Amino acid sequence: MNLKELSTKLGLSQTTVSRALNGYPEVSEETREKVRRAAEEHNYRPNTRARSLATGRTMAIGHVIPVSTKHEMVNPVFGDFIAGAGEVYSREGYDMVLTLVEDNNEEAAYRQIKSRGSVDGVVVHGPLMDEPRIPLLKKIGLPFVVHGRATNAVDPYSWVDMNNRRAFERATELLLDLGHRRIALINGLERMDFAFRRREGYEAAHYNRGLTPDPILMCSHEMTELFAHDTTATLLSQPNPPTAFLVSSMICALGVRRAIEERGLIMGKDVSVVTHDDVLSYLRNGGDVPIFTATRSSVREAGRKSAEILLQMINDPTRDPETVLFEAELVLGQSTGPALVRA
Amino acid sequence: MNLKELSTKLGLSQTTVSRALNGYPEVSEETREKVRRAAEEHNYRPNTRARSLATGRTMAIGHVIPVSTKHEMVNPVFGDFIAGAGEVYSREGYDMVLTLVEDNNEEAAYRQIKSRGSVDGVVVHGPLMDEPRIPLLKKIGLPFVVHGRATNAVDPYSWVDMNNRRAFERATELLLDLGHRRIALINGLERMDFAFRRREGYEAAHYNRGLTPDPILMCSHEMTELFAHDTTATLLSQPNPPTAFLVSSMICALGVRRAIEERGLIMGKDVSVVTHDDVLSYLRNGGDVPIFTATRSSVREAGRKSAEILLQMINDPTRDPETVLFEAELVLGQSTGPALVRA
DNA sequence: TACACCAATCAAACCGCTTTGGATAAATTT
DNA sequence: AAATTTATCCAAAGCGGTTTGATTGGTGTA
Repeated sequence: MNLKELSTKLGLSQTTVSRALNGYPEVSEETREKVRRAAEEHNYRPNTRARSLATGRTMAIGHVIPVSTKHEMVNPVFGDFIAGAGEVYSREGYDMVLTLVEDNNEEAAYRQIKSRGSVDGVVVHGPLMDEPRIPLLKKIGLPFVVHGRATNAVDPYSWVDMNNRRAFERATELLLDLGHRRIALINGLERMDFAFRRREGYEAAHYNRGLTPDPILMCSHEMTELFAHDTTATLLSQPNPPTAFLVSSMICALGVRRAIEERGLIMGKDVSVVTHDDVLSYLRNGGDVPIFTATRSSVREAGRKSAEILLQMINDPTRDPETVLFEAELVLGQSTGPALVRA
Repeated sequence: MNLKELSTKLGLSQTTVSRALNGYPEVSEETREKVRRAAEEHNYRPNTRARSLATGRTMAIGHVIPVSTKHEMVNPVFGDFIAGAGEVYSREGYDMVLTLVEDNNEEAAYRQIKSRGSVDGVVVHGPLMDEPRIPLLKKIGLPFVVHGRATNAVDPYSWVDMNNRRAFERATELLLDLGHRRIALINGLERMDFAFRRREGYEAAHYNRGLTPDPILMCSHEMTELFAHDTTATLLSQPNPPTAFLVSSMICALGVRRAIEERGLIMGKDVSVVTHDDVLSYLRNGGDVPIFTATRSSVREAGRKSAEILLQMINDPTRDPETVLFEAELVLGQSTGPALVRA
């Protein structure tokens, strides 16, 4: 059933039917009600493509997922972020279009998105420190909001991020307060902006107390359980092993714990662990009592917020860029305790 | 830059330019090359919406993600499945449209997808045993492929699934061979088809040996680390505890292991664990030596296959429904060992 | 030389919707 | 009574492509 059919069936013009359904005032309430009922009855929905061609608005938001050609990992955080954003989109009648882009031809991909005109705006995932996509999107004039930030970006742009630096500074301070002096950092890839900021926080906490972290203890990689496990195992077998671990994700924390327990050590007693917790739906950090002491910030909430900001920008292009910085909670769990005095 | 502009710039008609770019034979190679170069130079891309309006093909595939209103879990498997499907889509020039649908108004959602005409087909996720979406999609004539199956479906339809029953039957046989007689089943929600089949396999292995599984040991829930942990802890503290666990996901297996170790037991020695492993990119089952003995089947591969089948169906609607059944590998890891003789 | 045929190109219709710019009849002013 | 205004409704022009059905000039054939 399309507009034409519906309107002939009603004995009205397409114009009137269209206006009736879209709430324009120049149609009588009586006709509007009649039209509405007929539309309902025949299950009429305007064709998205035709409408967007006519209006110039696509009512769709693009999410561009960087897929590394080398390590083909999908960020586990992604599902929850999408779920948060999706809540907002479906409430506002937007579709969500996913595009997987290999990291070697991002520029072409974004240009294509713009010129094919299939979305009104995009959410940028996984920003690097030097993020070429930001000036690019600015240049080609596609509204966007970044989940995260790009440290070296110059012009203002919209973003939604967590205060990574502060979170990891606080976490490190906690461990230092507990007497730990050799704290390992199990971090993500440092070209990722968030990982860089986390290291900054970790280092700052040390420097603030006149301490210098041991570079040996700072590890950086794709955040898999396996990497975390293997790295932890290696570090623990060294002559002067760390007494605490600061970890960038729950998945990694599981790997750290596994390595700790394999060595017959007890987490929270022999070795302390603090992790960041994105509050993923399938990986809750324990029940009432958290398993891991953690810096906590919901990525789903970040998804919601990003979507809201982007839609606002699309509805009012004159708006200035908006930014949202979430502060992470620091929750105490069972994985931390005072540093043992070495025998 | 649109077709009109490009064609006037070239001094050709829109027809010729369009045909040149789309590889139609009735245009000279010379002109075609000229057009191609101009298009390249001006970074021309046909507008998706206009094209799809004209052709009737949208070049987009919908993925409808069921979001439970009660428990708002996002299936962690989803990211990898999407990544697999996305590979195929981007190779074939398709977009991927995500729609989150609350489980209470699915029918309306699918009807809307059809009548809005924004996708050429859909992938159905998370089929239940009685899956109303299958007859619905058939009725409204939207091509689809199901990731998984629906036991009670009557008409043929396309699906890509893993042999859940066989996998869990084999896993159970392995544990029985090792002498285990009290095997706990940590399963997903049993209205989900895959969970039902897995239980069937588990039970069949018992029955085939004249054994009857203890209903107390069969647990079913959303597959979170926490549920698995708590359930395992409870089971282990009972008078006649299980000596082995058959688990439906890696995430759950991590919870099971945690509970085992909290009790001071050693996995693979005191208690055996077999899990299903979806080969998620961020949660590999160990390196060369698997941590968990596992039934293994890549969900990313399932994503690829589903996408391929769906595109075939779209390209040739007369095709009969196609089905793909992956057999899971059974890999031996460190989490299984012979049942200890009870003192 | 006349005819058919082919290769290359184009004008115009169409996809399904929105929106501009009337048209008409009734209601209100002057 | 004529002139405006108002309330409804409509025809037609896009939006940016694809596709149908000519049109043209050049070749080959009888």
